[in-house]
Amino acid sequence: MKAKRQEQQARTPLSNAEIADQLASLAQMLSTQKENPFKVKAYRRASANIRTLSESLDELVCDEADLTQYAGIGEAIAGAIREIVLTGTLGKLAKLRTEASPELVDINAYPRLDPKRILRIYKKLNISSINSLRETLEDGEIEKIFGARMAQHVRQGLTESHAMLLYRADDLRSSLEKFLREKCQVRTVEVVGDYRRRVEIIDEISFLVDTEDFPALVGKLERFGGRTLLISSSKGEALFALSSGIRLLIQAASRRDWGLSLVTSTGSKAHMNKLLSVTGSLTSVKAKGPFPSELSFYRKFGMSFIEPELREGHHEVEQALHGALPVLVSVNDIRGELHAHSTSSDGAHSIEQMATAARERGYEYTGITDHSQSLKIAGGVPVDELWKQVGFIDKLNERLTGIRVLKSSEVDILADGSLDYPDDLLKELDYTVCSIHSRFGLGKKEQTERIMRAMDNRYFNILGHATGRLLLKRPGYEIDMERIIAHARQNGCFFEINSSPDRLDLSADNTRAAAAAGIKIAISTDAHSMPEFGLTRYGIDQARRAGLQTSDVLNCLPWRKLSILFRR
DNA sequence: GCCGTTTTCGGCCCGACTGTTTTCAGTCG
Repeated sequence: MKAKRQEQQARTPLSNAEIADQLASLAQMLSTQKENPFKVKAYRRASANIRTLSESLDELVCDEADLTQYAGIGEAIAGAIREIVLTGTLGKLAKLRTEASPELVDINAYPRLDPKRILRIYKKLNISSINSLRETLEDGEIEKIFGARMAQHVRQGLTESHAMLLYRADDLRSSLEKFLREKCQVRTVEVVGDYRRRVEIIDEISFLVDTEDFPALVGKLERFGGRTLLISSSKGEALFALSSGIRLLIQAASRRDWGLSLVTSTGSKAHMNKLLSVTGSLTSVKAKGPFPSELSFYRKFGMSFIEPELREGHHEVEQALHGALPVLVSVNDIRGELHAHSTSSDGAHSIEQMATAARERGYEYTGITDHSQSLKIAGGVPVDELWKQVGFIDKLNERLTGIRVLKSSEVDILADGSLDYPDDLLKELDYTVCSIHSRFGLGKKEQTERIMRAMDNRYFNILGHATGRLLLKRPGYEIDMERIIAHARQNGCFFEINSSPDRLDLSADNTRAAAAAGIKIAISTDAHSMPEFGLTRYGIDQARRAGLQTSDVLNCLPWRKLSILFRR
């Protein structure tokens, strides 16, 4: 072991990212063969898992540690990792590369690209290199010919830094904070930037630290996850490229001006411009210090405290000056759930189990919104079954105490704008969530009018995940949000913020627009199991970014009042 | 290739619909 240690010290240790890249490249190469797709998936999963480790795989290998302790790594992949660390290459990958076409080898430098799709583009556009691919992407040619989804795939595949969903950054934040506290001995650390504002996609995670020895801290961070690339550093600020693909910004701050530093490192650019136009330049602000807390800063300039989620440069600075900031909705204000699935369609738990879980969260009610008949893949509930479910829930409510189960459905909006159940059945439900799950490819005008027609049905209450987007995966279908908001307002329809962290749909901006039109919003989890009620936190984040107060939120109302709003 | 209250093999969700890149693979939850 000692020999290996010495050997390791003689060379530059591999970063977890470099190891993960090799595994991802192998997965990509295997995917072009007639290889078991689950094997491909296993390599991809292992690669992704490795990127989030704070320990150094290189060190672990040299210490002969058991790598199979980590999720997604078994004997075979542990062997591959050992080979990469000890020899610098992966034989299997090298062999596949020598056998592959030059185009494929070229593509293999970008393991996140799907070779099949890229080769299709090559053929159609008569190109054969990544450079040409990049050019056609930038020309907008790929989007024009293959659509927005393909363009997004190529763009993500060619980009070095992978953005990260907020909920995944939550885990990373904890492990980085732990590392900073325990390994770097910082006195204080606080997360700031986009993460603190709860932006749904994170490119850069940043922390404010109070430390005696900043250069030493930088040195230690360079060994986070084996080796972490230092992009730039200056006195009191360092920028790294993390293995997980996003950047890490560390800024040092003094106790004396900790509050001011929190303010400057949290606000968006637009927010800071507006703020400094009120306070004067940063230099002149500093002269008026000290500002040990954010509150001391806001007080000094006659402002009330601006919640981080609001610091986007809308109207929050003016509102803070006039004491007119909204009192933002919070998780504890939620009185019930309006979008949840059960085993009747594609959920993991029974109606009764979901009801119990809702009660344990302190809710007064939960809707059960299983999928409607057309959505076969998700076990859509046939008409006669939903009739039975209506009767079942009535009986269940007689039996249950402390929670009311609402009879509902996530009703598909069919291609022609009709709803997926007959009116005489919809009439029996307490309310409906109506969503699009098919024909995403319709044009903007058709899609908009499809939703508007659906809203003309008097049993339409809440529009589920309005745009159908999946963050970092799929752009939503195209709709004219302005027309839909106007139509919803006219017809007494509502929107939801779907809290599922890869949807967060409505976006904060659309939520803001809908609320400005006086439309109340449901903050819903779309839970498919009991623990998923906990996702409401992410919906609340977006609601707060949109400036929502409890009075803007449907499920902050008791059922008695809510039921009146649902009657049309 | 990984994993295990379905545990050492066999599953890893799945089934109908869509469409021109693709007549089968991609897509929807």
